[in-house]
Amino acid sequence: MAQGRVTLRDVAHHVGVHPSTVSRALNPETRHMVTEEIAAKVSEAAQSLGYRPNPMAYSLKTNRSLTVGVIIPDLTNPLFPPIIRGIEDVLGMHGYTAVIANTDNDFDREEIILDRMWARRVDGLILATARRDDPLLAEYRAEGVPLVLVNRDVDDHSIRSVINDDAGGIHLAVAHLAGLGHRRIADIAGPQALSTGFLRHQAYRDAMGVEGLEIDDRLIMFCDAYSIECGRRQMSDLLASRRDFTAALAGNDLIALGCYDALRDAGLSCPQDLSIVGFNDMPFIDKMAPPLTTVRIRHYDIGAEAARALLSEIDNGTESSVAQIRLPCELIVRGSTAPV
Amino acid sequence: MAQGRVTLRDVAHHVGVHPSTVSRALNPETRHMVTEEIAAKVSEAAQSLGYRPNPMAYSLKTNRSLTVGVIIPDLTNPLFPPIIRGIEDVLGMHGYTAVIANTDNDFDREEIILDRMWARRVDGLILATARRDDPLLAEYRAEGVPLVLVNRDVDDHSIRSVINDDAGGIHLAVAHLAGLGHRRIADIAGPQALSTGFLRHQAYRDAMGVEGLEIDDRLIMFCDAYSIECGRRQMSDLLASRRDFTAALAGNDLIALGCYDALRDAGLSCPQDLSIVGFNDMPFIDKMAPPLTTVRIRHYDIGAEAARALLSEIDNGTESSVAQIRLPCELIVRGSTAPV
DNA sequence: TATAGGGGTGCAATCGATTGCATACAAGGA
DNA sequence: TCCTTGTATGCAATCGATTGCACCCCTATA
Repeated sequence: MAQGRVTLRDVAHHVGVHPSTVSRALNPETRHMVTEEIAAKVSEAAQSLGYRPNPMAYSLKTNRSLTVGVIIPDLTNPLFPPIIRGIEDVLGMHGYTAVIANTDNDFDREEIILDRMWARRVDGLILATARRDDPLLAEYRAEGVPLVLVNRDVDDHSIRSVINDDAGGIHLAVAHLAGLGHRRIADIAGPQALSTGFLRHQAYRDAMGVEGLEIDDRLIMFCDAYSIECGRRQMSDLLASRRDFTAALAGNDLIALGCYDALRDAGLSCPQDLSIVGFNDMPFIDKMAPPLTTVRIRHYDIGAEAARALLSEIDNGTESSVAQIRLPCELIVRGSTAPV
Repeated sequence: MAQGRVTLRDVAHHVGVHPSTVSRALNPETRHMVTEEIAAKVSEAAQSLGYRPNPMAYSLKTNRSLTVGVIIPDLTNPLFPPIIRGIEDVLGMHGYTAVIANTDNDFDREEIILDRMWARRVDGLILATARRDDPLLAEYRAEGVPLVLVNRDVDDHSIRSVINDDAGGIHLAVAHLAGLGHRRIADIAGPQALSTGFLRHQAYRDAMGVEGLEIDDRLIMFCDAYSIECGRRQMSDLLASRRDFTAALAGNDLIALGCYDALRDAGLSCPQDLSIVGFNDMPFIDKMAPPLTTVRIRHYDIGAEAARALLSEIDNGTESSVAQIRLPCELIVRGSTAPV
């Protein structure tokens, strides 16, 4: 491990050349400037002395921290760890490190965190917290900060993003329910200020039309957070209204779990009394009672793609083609849906 | 946000003093060296210009990166996110940042990661991956690297650690089962190379004695990883052996989930045919079928305590009293245990 | 009034790397 | 043989902060 703080100068002394020569020999980009023989000697000495470049010195000089900020709502939401692993793996392969921060869905906190990240001189940011209209991000974007959104998008697509095919996923879900004979399908939608909540809800309306099913606005409930509590409350309210419906689409898996709770509270059971479909296929959701039918997203891949997109923005500048990468979803049928 | 790269010199120019004076005025430790009047002017100028100290320059000069490495087996294991939040919150309050890495329980990978972390000049390390006997850590320890273990410990207690009262938790669990009338209790133990696996298993033996129950070695199975698959395999083997038992202690919640699977495979059900107790009370485990009776640990607190311990080691040097902090556990009774 | 003491600032070196420019040396052409 | 061309290396400035030391000036004391 050699904690010994060996510097370029030490290596240079050891080989008998100037530090700058060592620097050049060790950098693949400039290695050709140096005699093959010396380069070899330098490499060997660096190796044997256990030389490790000082990242601070490097960063100070080059103005690149090789660090990326990753901002998410909450790490304890099982949706995010796989995304983060995707991000970290790709970043790591390119010598970058991720620094993670949680906003707990608090805008003020988010502003502070963004500020702190930028003060830390991160080379770019990956955000999973974007709202559909996010002036704060627009500001950063305007400053030319490399920025990539993951899982969510902004309405004007002004920022590069890697998202799921939310609409496609919802169409699969509605088609599945329709195929089981459900005609009155409720939507316990997610927050409409977030692209995921909005797009999925719109897709619900579309898909109902496609399947030739009637949309009853009284079967549409909006959660103001992606949480079990919100799902439970909205579903409870809906049940209390005694509307007639046999299936429900939940804004995501947590909301679906809230629906489970509400059903249990009401003495009903899933899928006998109500079929429920979630979204995300978060880890362990297949172990719940009943195992949730849900739309699987590629957690790891959207993270990995986001990291790749960010790296390309860091390398090629923020001017490069603003693009949205959309990954396909897949319907995973489990025990929470049944024929009507 | 002011991305403008304002430096100390800029502030100095603006106020009309020397950069070193600005440095002193802005540092609370040295602020008294400066006239109150100038200090005020400097603060104001720094504020209005949007000055943000360059952390690389600071680190390069002071040799402190204000960065801490956190090494865990796998972020997607729900046990860790709450621990990490505890770590990050405490570190953040003290101006430190956590850098997280996953080993996937691969020793070689762990060695590489440790090496890379150290090359990154982290000021200290928090590890959740320690084995009972870990020569690698001993090396780091010997080099004087500030090091704190979280959740796990090493046998010789040579490294500061923050762990749960594993033994206490197991005693609660066994007493609970005994209270329900169970006399033949199996132990699907975790890896014995880890302190958690070892201590819990030893505690199982102790507790059985305390409760006056006979220990049947044929009811003891060892998993070589804390995973659903291992739990499933060991429980399947145990069931296949047709031994007589009415309850099982699982090494942790994941192993317990594996036991669920094995039971289902065998056409048996929990808790009717077998009571199961887990360990950790990981997030969402209360939503499983059946909700798992388990030992709750203070995820967030052990993380927070570990961070505090590390900070104190960083500040006061690694020589300070080597201590083990042990946090109490609590038994959470749910639906996976029933009277015999 | 001279001098010691001390508080407030400025100066300059330093942390460890990168990099434009200068230089030295070798080879090749006239 | 001399000059050009080019290549390999050294020199020194630089990134932005911190900090020991020197200095100056003001006040208190003899």
